[in-house]
Amino acid sequence: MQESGTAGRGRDGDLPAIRCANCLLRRSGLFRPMSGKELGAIARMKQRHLVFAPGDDILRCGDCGPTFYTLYEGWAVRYQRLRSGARQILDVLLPGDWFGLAPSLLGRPALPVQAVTRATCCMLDGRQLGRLFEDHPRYAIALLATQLEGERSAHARLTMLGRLRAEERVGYFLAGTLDRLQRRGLAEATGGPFPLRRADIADAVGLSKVHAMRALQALRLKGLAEIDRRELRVADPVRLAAHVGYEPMPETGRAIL
Amino acid sequence: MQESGTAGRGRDGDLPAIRCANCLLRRSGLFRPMSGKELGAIARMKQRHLVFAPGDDILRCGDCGPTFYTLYEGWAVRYQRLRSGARQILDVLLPGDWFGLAPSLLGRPALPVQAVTRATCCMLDGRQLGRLFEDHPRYAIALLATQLEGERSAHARLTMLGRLRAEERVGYFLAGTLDRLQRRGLAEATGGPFPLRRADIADAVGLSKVHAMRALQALRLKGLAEIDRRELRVADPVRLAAHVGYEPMPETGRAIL
DNA sequence: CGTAATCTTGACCAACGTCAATGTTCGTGG
DNA sequence: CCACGAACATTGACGTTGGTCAAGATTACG
Repeated sequence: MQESGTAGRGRDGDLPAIRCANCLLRRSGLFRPMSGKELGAIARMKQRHLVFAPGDDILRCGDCGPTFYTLYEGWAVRYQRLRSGARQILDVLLPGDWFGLAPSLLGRPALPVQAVTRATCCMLDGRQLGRLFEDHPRYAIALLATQLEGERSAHARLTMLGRLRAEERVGYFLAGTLDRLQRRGLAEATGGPFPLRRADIADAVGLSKVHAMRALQALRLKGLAEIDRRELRVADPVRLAAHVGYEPMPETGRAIL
Repeated sequence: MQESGTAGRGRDGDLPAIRCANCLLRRSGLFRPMSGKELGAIARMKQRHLVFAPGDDILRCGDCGPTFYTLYEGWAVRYQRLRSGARQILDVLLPGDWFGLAPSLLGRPALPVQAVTRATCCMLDGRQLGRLFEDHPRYAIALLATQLEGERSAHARLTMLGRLRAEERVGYFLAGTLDRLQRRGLAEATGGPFPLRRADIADAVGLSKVHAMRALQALRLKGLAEIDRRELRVADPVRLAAHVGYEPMPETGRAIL
């Protein structure tokens, strides 16, 4: 298998087995419905289906090819690394999230993305985006709306980092992530799989690992949230939300790519 | 002058004097060029031109009318307030920035926006957005690209809040803001007008007012940056950028609305 | 079963927030 | 033009939060 330049790490998955026509994400009903024509256009953009092991780079810092991605299975994180070596996790990507559009649309390097669990994703041809939007303006609007929703939640995280203390930050992050998991059918209201490490949590909420631990323990002692062996448990989500000031954002059917 | 519900605070400006056709922003050449037809469509969307005094709410928390705005003159801040009363400034809005799209596109309340200086802005009819994008898909793509750029800089601010210390945060914020001012022809490389108060800076970088002051003083003592009577001066922007780890993002012609 | 990664905890130190007092700027009315 | 008051800026002292270092326990994995 020959890699073409910067993009395309990850082994090829069983492409024939995962066609857009029977994409489980699309058929789940959790995302914006797609017309037949739209589906056809997307199917023509799909180039490969890639498989990544935990810890693999899905997108490397500076990757700038004319492709972008949709996460199909597994968890990933988008992050940024500083000169000092410190890392800030910008968001947790779940199945259905797309990323790496900046190179295609802006000719600008994308931020790195790393697989947390085993993950697979669709690799799509960014050069066809212009055509897609011209043929399906509704799709463009839906993507813009989804992107706007993304901005809103980035703003919520900004507020969390700027104005909450350690315990609230961690609780907020857990509550928000659990909410997203639940909405995508990946968790119950009171808990679900949680493959992030302590260091990942710390890098997401802007704390040192040790202090994030202390916050986590405080939440555990209060019976608000607990992570044990890659499982998150939140006995009373409402109480947790109240404790840390989390309020769920109504989410419309995300546009999927 | 009768206000219609939630939107439309601010007095009406001289509407006849500021038509889209001779909009100074558009004609400055600093933004994405617009075709005649696009311009016509925008002109038809423009409902009013509003004037705000310093401190006025341009958009109130929860406003949800089918209108959105383009800042035409002056500075504004978009922010979020917590239960505790604390405020986080999410971004500084400069002439040419648009905001308040969420209600129109998502039917979701927008985040509040407040004028910092005297400010004027265009009030546009969000119900015509669908039509605009269908007639001008290129425009939709450009907006999506601009929005993507906005996400990128939100991510940069996220990293700043999560992983930099006080002095770096303030320096980063000043460097980034000066850069934006300069790109819009509102400042020189070594300084320009800076109407934000100390408390605003603190709320933007996630520090207490007192501690933000200390950071500011540290920068001043090192000869890196100084704010005096609403004027920012940065003797050596390159040195400041190096000191705080700021790197300017290449910006393509922003789409304007 | 052994090794490496991760988790957990304690002790200590630096960064940041709070309180409070004083100086300065800015707008207003005389 | 000056006087006045209110908002804003500045600084010091001190308490709290969070970071760093380091050691030991637990888990994951070959």
